[in-house]
Formats: sequence, structure tokens, C-alpha cells
Amino acid sequence: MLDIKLIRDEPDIVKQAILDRGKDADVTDVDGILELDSRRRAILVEVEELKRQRNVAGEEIAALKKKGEDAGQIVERMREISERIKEMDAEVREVEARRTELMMDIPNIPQESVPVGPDESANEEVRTWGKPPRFTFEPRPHWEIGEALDILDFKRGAKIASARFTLLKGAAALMERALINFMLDIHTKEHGYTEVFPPILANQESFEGVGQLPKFGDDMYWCRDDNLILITTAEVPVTNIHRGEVLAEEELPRKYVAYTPCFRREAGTYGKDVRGIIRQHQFNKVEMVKFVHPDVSLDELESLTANAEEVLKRLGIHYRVVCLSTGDLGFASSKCYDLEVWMAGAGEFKEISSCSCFTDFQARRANIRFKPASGGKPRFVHTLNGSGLAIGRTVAAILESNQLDDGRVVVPTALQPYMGGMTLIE
RNA sequence: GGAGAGAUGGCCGAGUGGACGAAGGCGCACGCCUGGAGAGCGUGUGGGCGGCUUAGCUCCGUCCCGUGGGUUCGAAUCCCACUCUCUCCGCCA
Repeated sequence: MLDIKLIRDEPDIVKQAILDRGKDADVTDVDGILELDSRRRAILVEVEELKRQRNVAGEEIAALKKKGEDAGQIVERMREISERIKEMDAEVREVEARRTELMMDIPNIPQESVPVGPDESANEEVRTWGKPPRFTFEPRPHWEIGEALDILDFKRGAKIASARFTLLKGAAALMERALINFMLDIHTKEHGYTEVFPPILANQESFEGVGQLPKFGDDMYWCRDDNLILITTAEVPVTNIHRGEVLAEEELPRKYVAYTPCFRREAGTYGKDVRGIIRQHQFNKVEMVKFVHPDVSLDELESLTANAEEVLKRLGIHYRVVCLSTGDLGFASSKCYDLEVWMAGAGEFKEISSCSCFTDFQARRANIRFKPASGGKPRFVHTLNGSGLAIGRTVAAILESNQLDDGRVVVPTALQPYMGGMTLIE
């Protein structure tokens, strides 16, 4: 959520941001908010004056009664005022609710350094690492490799659950587990993150706190009987660790890393990535989340991205870093780098991590603040998060990058200790 | 799932329908005291919204005692619903 003061003072900046983002655009909402906001304040001034009168009268009544005198007249007068207050309070509540509703749908303001453009075609490649592997044969996509090795079983995954669920067997299951440990170890032991294992179901407030509700409920699995939702990413529970809290400035930055399964209905992606394990309803992910001081959030985005990149470097997988354009930027994000890994079999780059700075957008929704060390009022922290990395896609990338002409797959050296010394999948 | 208890300021803890947001204590901050520290003494110690002024960090108002409603001229205090925590029983990885 944006600061109402920003919308008041700089409505044109907000409108421009909405236009730059393209698709969610409805600039008239800003005017609607401004109107409701001034209505709200006008009523507030009036009703607070009435409340003041009520408080004064209350003291008078108490004093009169103490003296044993009759306060009937004042009471009678106050009865009317109270009635009026009740009406106006309800009005304020209603106006406020409508204002908040509109505000919840306004996306974050992109950073100035974010390229302006309508969609992913305007994204900017920031850097690349490594080179695409060369083959003396036609490299195959991971689903062919996986089925041939009998480690990816799509048919049975579908039988057990539905399409876009995959049964991992043998070396694939082992690699999945190994990658989780491998990544967690890097981030906890070398990058200074604290490991957490959060609830995999979260309530509605938690989803609202990170900006996934009310807008994107269609993509979630709801347990309606219990009013809980399967998390779409660890960002949801981990960011909400500090919902409603005031941290000490000295506690910043707070850095967490979590492995969790993630669940997405992938509504509206029919026909996209239908083969393989790129787009699944259930997938594993290691996620980094940071709570930082507002002054350093963009630096923290760079280091967060570097932390994610480190995993790919250790695994020796070719990738590039892309700065998303305004049109491709997530709703809550002010700046975002995607790490795209080279899928040797498919011959294209695929997103494997998304590292975002949300400035105070999530913190305002989730009410996460810090107390400045120099004193003064609490301020909103800035939040960031990034995958480090999506596990399934990493498996796919390894299978495709490290395949041999006979169908076997070389286990990356760095991962071998995590797979019981296995060097080759055959 | 059944039965019961409870939710007050950073923490502990009192609280009557009407007294700067609330006794007391702890903690914390500043000051005094001290050669220094401690003790002691003194002062202070939350947040949201809004107004004025256009920035007072020591202005004014309003709201906040789990959350949301209700009763009342007035509610932390009475009523209702919900949420959470704790104890016991049952079931269970």
C-alpha cells in the first residue's frame, strides 16, 4: 500500500506509475481515493469536535451528580449529540473502508532506475555469467532426460493428483533434497541468513500483508473450511514473521531463509510450459527475505541478487540477470531482478529466481516498523525477497546442462557431497 | 472434539461505569549525588488519525486496556460475537 500522504501530495507521480505499469492501469482510482480522503477528513473534523463536546459534558454531568444536583438537561442535550456522533462514525468507517479498498489495488511505484516499457520486451539484461554448454549431439529437454532415466514420472504424478504434479524418483528425488540443503547451507553459513521453517498454510491477513490479496486470490489453493490458504511462496509466512511489530534499528537488517513447498493454481497459464517440471502446482523453493533500513534497501537488493547468483555459480550453470521493466514488474515490487537460467535442451532462458525490493509497500500493509536509534517515531522498514532458488527449475537446468550423449547426467561437483558422493545419474 | 480459566502500557501487575490513557513495581533514558561505579533522590518514559501552523521533535483535538459490535449522556469496567493463550479429558503423527 502507498502512503496516503504521497497520493495526496503527488497524485501525478502515482498516476504516472500506474500508466507505466500498463495492465493494472486505472488512473481514475487515484481521483477516487483523493475524493474519499478529503471527505473522510472533513467528517473527521466535525465528529471530533462533537466528541470533544461530549467529553466536556461528561465531566459536567459527573460533577453535578457528585453534588447531588440534577443533570437531566445536559443529558438530554447529549443524547442528541451522541446520536449524531454515532451516525458520523459510521460514515467515517464506510468512507475509510472504501478508500482503503481502492488503495489496496494501487501498485507500488517503480524505482527511477527501472526501465519503462509495456512488458517483458522492455526488460534490460544487466549481466550474464558463464556460457551455454556445447554439445556434440542434439541436447534434449529435461522431461525426456528424466523419463528416460526413470527419475521423473509425469503420468503417475497426474494419477495421484492432477496435471502439473510430478512424481520424483531415485536420483531426482535425491537431487531435490540435496539442492535444498546445499542452498540453505550457503545462505546460512556464508551469507548470514537465519534459517526458518514456517507454516505452509497462512491466513488472509498474511497474504494481504505482502500484497497477494485481495488481487490475486485466483491463483491460490484455499482451505475455506479453515480460512487458511496454502502458501504460494515462503515470502508470505516469512515476511509476516514481523507483522505488526516494531523492531529496534540495531536489529536491522534481519535476514531469513526458508525452504518451503509452494502451491499455485497457475490460473490463466494454460498452454504455458505444459511439459516438464518448469510450471507445477506444487514446487519447492528456498526463499530469502530481508527487513532493512530504508536508506539501504537498493544496496540490499544488489546483495540479495548476488546471494542468489552465487548458487548458480557454484553449480556452474549459465545464467543472466534481467532488470524487469515497469510493465513486467510485480504488483508490490519497486524494482526486481530476475535470474534466468539457460535451459540447454529447450534452448532458452527460464526464470529461476526473482529478487525484489518492495520499499515500504509491504511494510505499510503489514505494519512492520523500526524504532530509529536516534529516537523519534517508528518508521516503516523496507522488505525484500528473492528465490535462492526455485528447486525444481534448478533440477531441470542441471539435467539439461549436464546431460551426456548416452542420456546420463553429470552431477555438479559442488552438489556431489550432498548426494552421497554420486557423480553420475544413470 | 468436550470442560474450564484468562487476554490491561517494553515487562509484571491493580482497576471503581464518569479524575492529562490508567495505581504500584520492574526495566529504560536523562539529571543530581560519587574519584568512578552501585545504591539513593528527581524527572521523563506508547501508538494511530486529524487540525492549525506549514514543519511544534515540550501546540490543539480525537481514538486506542485481544478484535468487532451493542447498552449508556458517558465503558478497560455491563451485554453479545469472534480470535488467541493456558489447564484438564478424549483422539492422534
